[in-house]
Amino acid sequence: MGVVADKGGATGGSAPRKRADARRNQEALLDAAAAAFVRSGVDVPVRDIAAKAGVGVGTIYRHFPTRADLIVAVYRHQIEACAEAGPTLLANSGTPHDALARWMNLFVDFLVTKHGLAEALRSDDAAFQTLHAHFLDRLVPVCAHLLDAAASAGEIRADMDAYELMRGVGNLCIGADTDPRYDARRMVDLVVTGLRLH
Amino acid sequence: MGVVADKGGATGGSAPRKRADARRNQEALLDAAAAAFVRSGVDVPVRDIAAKAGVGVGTIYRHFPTRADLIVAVYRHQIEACAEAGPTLLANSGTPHDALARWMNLFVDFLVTKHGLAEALRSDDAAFQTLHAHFLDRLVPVCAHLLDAAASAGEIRADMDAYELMRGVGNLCIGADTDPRYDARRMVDLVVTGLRLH
DNA sequence: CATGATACGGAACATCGTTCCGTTTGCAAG
DNA sequence: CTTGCAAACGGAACGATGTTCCGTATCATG
Repeated sequence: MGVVADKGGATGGSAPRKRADARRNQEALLDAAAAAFVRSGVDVPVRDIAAKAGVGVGTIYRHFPTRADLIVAVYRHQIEACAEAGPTLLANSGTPHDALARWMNLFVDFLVTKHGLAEALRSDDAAFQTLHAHFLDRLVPVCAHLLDAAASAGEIRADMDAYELMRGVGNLCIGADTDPRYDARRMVDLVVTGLRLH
Repeated sequence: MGVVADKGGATGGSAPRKRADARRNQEALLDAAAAAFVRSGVDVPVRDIAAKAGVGVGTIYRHFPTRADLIVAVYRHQIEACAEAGPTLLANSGTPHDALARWMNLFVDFLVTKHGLAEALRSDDAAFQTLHAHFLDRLVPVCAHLLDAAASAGEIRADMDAYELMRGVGNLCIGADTDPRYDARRMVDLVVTGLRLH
């Protein structure tokens, strides 16, 4: 017999289940934010999101204390997908270096299709520490794994730090969606090529 | 006999010489801005600069209609020095590729020692178009020259666009002064290495 | 249904860029 | 030196945006 309406949930009782209207508003906010991000980038004014979701600005801050929390919530699924693609590519590619190059392409595509996300990622604004941290926690280990595999295969130098590489690639993606003369993919390819041993 | 107080100057008479207080204030503003940029980065509030220079905010906007104009004025000398270093390095280095690598180091050092300058450079804010344009006008040709020399020597691939390279390197410098785990020079080296023919 | 906790909304505050205009000041002609 | 005026000044005022706060409305429970 399943517990039909357990107040605490199954994971330890520390979350006393929110009120129905609270969940509804959170849902509406995520939808509105996702739409607004596509339309106007992740820097879209808080008021716009609130209006689109039909709530007050206070409600946004209650559910998502910082803008970063909102961004993380909106893109969590896609970040997850990118992380999971790492091992898959490693198994299905000809060489580890090839897998690394493909995975970088995925990562770059994710970043450049979200206006301003790369900027926000590297902002030194304290409010974005959460966003930065989440990206790193989830993706740096995947990148490190790919680097290790390629290094073990003798394809690339062994002294490349995964964090530094991710950070650099993230930087290369900044503004890539607004300048037709600039292609972040080419620059990232250059970096990945530069890793090779000669 | 020299013209002691020529109103128009020697360059065609189009500049009717400013008033003394105007020149004094412009000087004070440049000094105050330079100091403020070092202390708080190029995003320092306009009011702070005005206060430090002992003038009103209106005076800043009269002398420098956009923030970019002020930044350009403050850093003009250093930009010029960087541009002139290109041919010098080419003449004094072992190989053109070596000259390119050294020049990139100069450029990176210039950018990372100015907090936030790299960000400002690539901002899509219309007010920074001037800054962007000045950098490009002055430095892209130098970079192109170095690339040509290295390509002609058969050291690097010939299809690298100077603008795209500068843009990418500029991006790599963003935030390099605030993160001890990230070294823009290493990433730029990787890019320059990636240019080599194998 | 009564009641207390929870969540809501938006006014209010703070910060910053930018504009505008009444006032001051340098400069040169008389 | 005096005077007139164009140039320059300063800072109040405005608009946009992030953030906080609290009186009010709503939900869930006994």
